[in-house]
Amino acid sequence: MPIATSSVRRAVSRPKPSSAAPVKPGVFPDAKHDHGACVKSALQRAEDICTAKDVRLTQIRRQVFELVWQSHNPVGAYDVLEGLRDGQRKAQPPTVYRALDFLMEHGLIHRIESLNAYIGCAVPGDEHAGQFLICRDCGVAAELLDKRIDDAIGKGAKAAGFSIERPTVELEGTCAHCRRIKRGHKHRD
Amino acid sequence: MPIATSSVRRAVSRPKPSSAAPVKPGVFPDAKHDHGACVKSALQRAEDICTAKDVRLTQIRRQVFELVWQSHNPVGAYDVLEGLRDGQRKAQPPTVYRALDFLMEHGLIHRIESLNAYIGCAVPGDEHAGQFLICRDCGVAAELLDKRIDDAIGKGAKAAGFSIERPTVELEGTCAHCRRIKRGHKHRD
DNA sequence: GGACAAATGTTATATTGTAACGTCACCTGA
DNA sequence: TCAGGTGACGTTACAATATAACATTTGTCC
Ligand SMILES: [Zn+2]
Ligand SMILES: [Zn+2]
Ligand SMILES: [Zn+2]
Ligand SMILES: [Zn+2]
Repeated sequence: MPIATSSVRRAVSRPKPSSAAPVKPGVFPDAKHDHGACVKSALQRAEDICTAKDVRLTQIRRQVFELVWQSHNPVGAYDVLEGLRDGQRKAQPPTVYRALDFLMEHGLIHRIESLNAYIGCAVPGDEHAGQFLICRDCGVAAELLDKRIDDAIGKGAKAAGFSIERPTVELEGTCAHCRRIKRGHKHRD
Repeated sequence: MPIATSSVRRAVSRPKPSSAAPVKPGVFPDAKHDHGACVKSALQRAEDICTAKDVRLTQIRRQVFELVWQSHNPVGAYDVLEGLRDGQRKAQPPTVYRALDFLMEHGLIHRIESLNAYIGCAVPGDEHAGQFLICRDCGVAAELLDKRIDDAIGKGAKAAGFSIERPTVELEGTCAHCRRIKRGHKHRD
């Protein structure tokens, strides 16, 4: 069999060196974006960050990281556990929770409190607590870094004499894509 | 035998202003405020609202409501369950969760996602999702209704084409009172 | 290699939340 | 008056999420 895959142009070659930023904050990922590129880029950044901080992205931690990044939907700890078990290991809950704790501690993933679930950080390496837009139809979550929101929250807290240390902003609703679909069903496009 | 035992239903009257408002949104309750007044006023408003909406604030629901209002700290469902059991009953989890669901559905309490806990609403009777300031030292939570925050969040979501249906804003940190105490310990007042 | 700490394994259990079905009281309409 | 429906609650069992405690392995430094 010829190696040539006829109509595929350059598709077999590497999808551009990691510099491409496939996931941007504040943007809902397109339904058919190159998610492999998301994962690859996220992994590269995670490795860089761990190297810079001189902490170890071990095999398990990397696997958990990849499982969290398996989609743009927040994923539960026990789903991650399932994923780990699909491999050779027979992991237990503490294994997963320890890896998740490590990844959160170093800003590589976030926890979505309203879902008891975890999602890859779109902007790792910088101390922040994003705001999350979570679509109740497709389940996708997009991370915002909106200065206006941070400012407004900061002012509100200050007025009450309150000092914020860990903000949680999770906005459940519907993304533009899912609303288009629903409208389509109602009046035929 | 009387057929109608003074039905609670069908009593459509307007929610009375019920005056005294011991808990205000945006304010951390003082350490030694008259909390009995908080509870009394909250209960009165709850009753007015249920009457106006023609739904029943049954014995159990009222008890759960009072247990949630036992302090200004969010309280877990199983703590409420304990409280119910201290009485005569031997309640089970579904009893508590049903009551909590009812109270949330009618805007009388809120759920704090980041704590898996529940707290009385400071401004019931009007559709809203407050913002919560939660002190990690004393555990007290204060509800804000900050229009600037709502606006900023609305704009951020709109820019992403996202339609918010259920916002969650929970700000963990330290209240002014607890910070004063801590400063006092450091440099002797 | 020996000492030490970090990472992981392992077992058991805690905490939070639901499904499913039964009972009972009350209302409604024939 | 009573059949049938509905809403609230009781009861049992279980699902889903998370952690405590201790044993063992792995990596690192000297
Ligand atoms: Zn992607
Ligand atoms: Zn982030
Ligand atoms: Zn009070
Ligand atoms: Zn409220």
